[in-house]
Amino acid sequence: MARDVERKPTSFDVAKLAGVSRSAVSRAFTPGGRISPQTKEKVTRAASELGYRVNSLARGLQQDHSGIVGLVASRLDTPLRSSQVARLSELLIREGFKPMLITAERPDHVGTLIESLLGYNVAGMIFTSDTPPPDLIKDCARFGLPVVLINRPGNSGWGDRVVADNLTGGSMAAQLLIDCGATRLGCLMPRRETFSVSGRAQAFVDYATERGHPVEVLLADDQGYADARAGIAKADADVLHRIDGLFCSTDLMALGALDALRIDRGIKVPEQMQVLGFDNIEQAGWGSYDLSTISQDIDAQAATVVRLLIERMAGDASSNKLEQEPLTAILRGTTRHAR
Amino acid sequence: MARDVERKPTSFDVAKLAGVSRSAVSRAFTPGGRISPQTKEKVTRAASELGYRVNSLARGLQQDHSGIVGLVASRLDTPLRSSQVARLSELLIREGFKPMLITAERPDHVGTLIESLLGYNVAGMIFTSDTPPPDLIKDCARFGLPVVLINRPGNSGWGDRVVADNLTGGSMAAQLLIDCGATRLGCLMPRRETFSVSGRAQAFVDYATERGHPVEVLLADDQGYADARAGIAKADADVLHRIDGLFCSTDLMALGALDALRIDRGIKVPEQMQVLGFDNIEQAGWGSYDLSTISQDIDAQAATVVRLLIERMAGDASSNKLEQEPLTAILRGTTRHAR
DNA sequence: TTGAAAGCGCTAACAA
DNA sequence: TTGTTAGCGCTTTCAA
Repeated sequence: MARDVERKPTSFDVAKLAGVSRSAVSRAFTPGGRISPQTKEKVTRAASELGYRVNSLARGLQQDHSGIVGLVASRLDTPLRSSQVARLSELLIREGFKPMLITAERPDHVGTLIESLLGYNVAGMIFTSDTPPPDLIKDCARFGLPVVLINRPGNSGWGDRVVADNLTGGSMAAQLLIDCGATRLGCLMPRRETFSVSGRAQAFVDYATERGHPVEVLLADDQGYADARAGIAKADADVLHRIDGLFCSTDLMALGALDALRIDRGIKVPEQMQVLGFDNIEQAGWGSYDLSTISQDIDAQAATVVRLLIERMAGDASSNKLEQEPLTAILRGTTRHAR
Repeated sequence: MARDVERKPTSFDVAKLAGVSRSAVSRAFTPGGRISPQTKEKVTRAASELGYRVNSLARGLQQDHSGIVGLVASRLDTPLRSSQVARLSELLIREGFKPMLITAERPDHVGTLIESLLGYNVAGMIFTSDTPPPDLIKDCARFGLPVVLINRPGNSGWGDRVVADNLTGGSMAAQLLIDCGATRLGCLMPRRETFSVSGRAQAFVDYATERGHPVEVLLADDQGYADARAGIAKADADVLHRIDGLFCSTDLMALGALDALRIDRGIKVPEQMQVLGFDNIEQAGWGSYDLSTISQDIDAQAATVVRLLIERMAGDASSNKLEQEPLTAILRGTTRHAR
């Protein structure tokens, strides 16, 4: 096969073919550009004949943004994260932006990576998981670059935040288990603290304790299915048998806990122990789990994020915003609620 | 909060502060640039003092590519797809590229979307799910733009392909079920044909039929968990009871089928029916499913994709390549293999 | 509404 | 090794 490479046609080529100036070409491709229908028609025809496309790099160099939005996410292969990124990406694209994806597994490199986004004149940045390094945030602030943080703490000093209402969520979870007749509560959480996960777990513990239900805290090494399963599989038997209502700080952990309880420990759910998760990932609804959970509305979350971004790009200069997304309880088969 | 916006420092600013020329600045930021350690030091110091970063837009305008790689994927919130994208993104970034993510749910828009990538002088494109529109492929070919297709048919005329060895995979699946003692086979596949899914299902049917095991084909409305579950839940009882070994063309479908069999139809797996999936998504290994499956090595796949891309960018002008990725059988609890 | 000209920030070819 | 110069392809004043 021949791999002859043609030069990409430029606005100059189009202008020549259409018999107009390069400015005319530019205007033809600028929404709302002041150009007569006839010239626009000529340009469009010439352009499609040559296979011309506006060079977004050159355009972005000229204007102040390139239409690219940085999307920073770790653990993309996790159910919750992947649906967040999927929704965000769809919405961004629908609004005419192009998401540039930075998946950052090793925190050491992250800084440099994210920094490189600035070189693309991004229109804004979205952080779903990692907290941006302080230096970077400082730079974003310097250049007035819109930043939206999802489920992150608000100590960066710059950037709007969209967070699940973890305080309410944790309390909801506790009240729910109590309403379902659980009296001796447990809470499974990862050893390493994380804004949202620790927040809701703490709220759960506080709320339950206040209501006279002390909480046994169970720790897992990390937030994955396997971590949670191992955590429960190795948990002290006495502690486990003391609990009749277990809140897991994410669905993924709840699923691991469920399998550990049923398979590894022979504990019947919900008969001997009720289990409640958080997030409402797709797998929570699968038949073998049928997990009761507190649902985050990912669609709504994504919509809020993109709206904030657009408002900022439109020049909204008010101080950092905080949007709390509402939560809903989804009662399924791992709790003994009155149906 | 003050939202004063500074101008971004340019190489000019850095040059002035460092007392050198703009080319020196450029060279200082070009790997392998011919520059003395002293000047580089001066430049670096000045740059970090000003918070300078190379403008990739301008750089990309000058050189022939922007370092951006287009990554086209649909159904990103699906386990297999999300891990593919996660690995690809990681590898691309490690190689110094920036993935631009196009998630295309509605095929009508896709063309325009993907086209817009060309405007960013992308260094290459990766298609994980959708087949690129023919016009677009033609343009990629015209400009010599590297394209890699994952699990796509090879009828586009341009682009290297990385595919699971579906033919072998389907045969492996059939042989495996037969080896495990299944005699009356079934195959669950989506109604709508897809390159990989239909390919392996067809291979399964062909192989089994040749060996004297006719196959009952069961159809689901689509490839999701729910589609598969509904498909089995509504399947004809006679047909279902005639089958003792069921191959599902993806793990996601297999999990839906498993839940339907056990929960909706009261059929014991693997006692009454053995079940085998394909892909080895994370959930297949979860305790409640413990699904036997044929594994695609996603890491290896991603590595191959990126390698091909890099070879092409380095000027490899050989004709379209086809890389078959090997498959491994993972025997878990849904088959009655000799342990 | 149109075209000419300047310039976005950078790199690369050339000359010193 | 360094600086000078000429673009990369586009948008955007500014005049006409």
